[in-house]
Amino acid sequence: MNIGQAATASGVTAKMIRYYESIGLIEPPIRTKAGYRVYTAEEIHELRFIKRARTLGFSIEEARELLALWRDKSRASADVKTFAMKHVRDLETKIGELQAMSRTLRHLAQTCHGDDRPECPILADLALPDARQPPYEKKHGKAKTHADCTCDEADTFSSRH
Amino acid sequence: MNIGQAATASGVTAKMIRYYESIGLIEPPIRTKAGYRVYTAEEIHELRFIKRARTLGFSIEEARELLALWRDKSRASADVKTFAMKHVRDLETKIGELQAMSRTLRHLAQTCHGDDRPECPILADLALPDARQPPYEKKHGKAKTHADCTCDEADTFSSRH
DNA sequence: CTTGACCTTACCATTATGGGAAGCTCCATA
DNA sequence: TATGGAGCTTCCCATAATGGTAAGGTCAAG
Repeated sequence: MNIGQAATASGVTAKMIRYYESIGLIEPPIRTKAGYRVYTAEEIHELRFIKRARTLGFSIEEARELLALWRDKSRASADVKTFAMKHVRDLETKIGELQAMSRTLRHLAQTCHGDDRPECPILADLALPDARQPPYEKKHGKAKTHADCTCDEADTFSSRH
Repeated sequence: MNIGQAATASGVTAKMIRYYESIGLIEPPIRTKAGYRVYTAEEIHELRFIKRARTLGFSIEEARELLALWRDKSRASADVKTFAMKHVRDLETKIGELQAMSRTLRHLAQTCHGDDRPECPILADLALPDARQPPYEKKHGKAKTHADCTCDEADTFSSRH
């Protein structure tokens, strides 16, 4: 199988197959005298494995570890499970973050008239002097006092539902 | 305010402030004779606006558009709302994708014994010959017949957990 | 004056992927 | 057989947003 066929058979583009080879995620396949890469069924299988891992949100490095576990016929399923659950937690953390963003924006949008007047709580929130934003730690109090922002009011619309 | 102070005051790193300037997201501030950037309260405010937009998941380009709307005192709040809701939809699409991944993995992990035996439905699934994966369309059926994958067994561990 | 914190620019790295150019190969068909 | 086009090769560039580092200038305090 040429790289093009391998690509359609695995769902990984030819570009990516070459890339995976270049970073050592897969072994360099044999070549024809002309230099064409030739893939075995085994290798296609491996590519499909990688594709599936990527589809499930594993990074390439994580896919590398999964491949290693897959190849190691004596791995303990516990190791795989632990690895998978770690990833699930990562995914859920990310989901939580996105949901927080979505929720906040939805709230703001809800209070926005959405007509042709310029007043807009969404922009107003974005322009808020601060509050609810990650606490920016001041390092060693060097900051000239003239620096304090004269902003005051703050969380006019603050997102805590 | 020097860039360092601007950074702590806005929550945007000095590195990023310079970057935003380089891509024209913010205007170049005035400089001291020594070449140090000096920021006004106005500019800090703008940086905070950007920071907040980024925190809500807007891309830099989106932040640019939001800034434009913010500066345009005659914008219609409807425009802002539309923009925000579009972003909410994007966020929710992403959330849905992540949830699908998480769900799938959770299921697999559930059926995995997680002991020291090697049998693992998670790896078995990753190694599945295909199914439920995005249908890879074959382009113009050029594929040499010798190309058909002789893969058969494939799922040595398939889900018969 | 020295020292240390801070500033400047410039360059490199990251993650995963796509795009394109220049040039060779393979094969079917005219 | 010659040709054309699809497909292969390598190499380089770009993306998004950020971090890191190096080499060197500056500012303020001791």
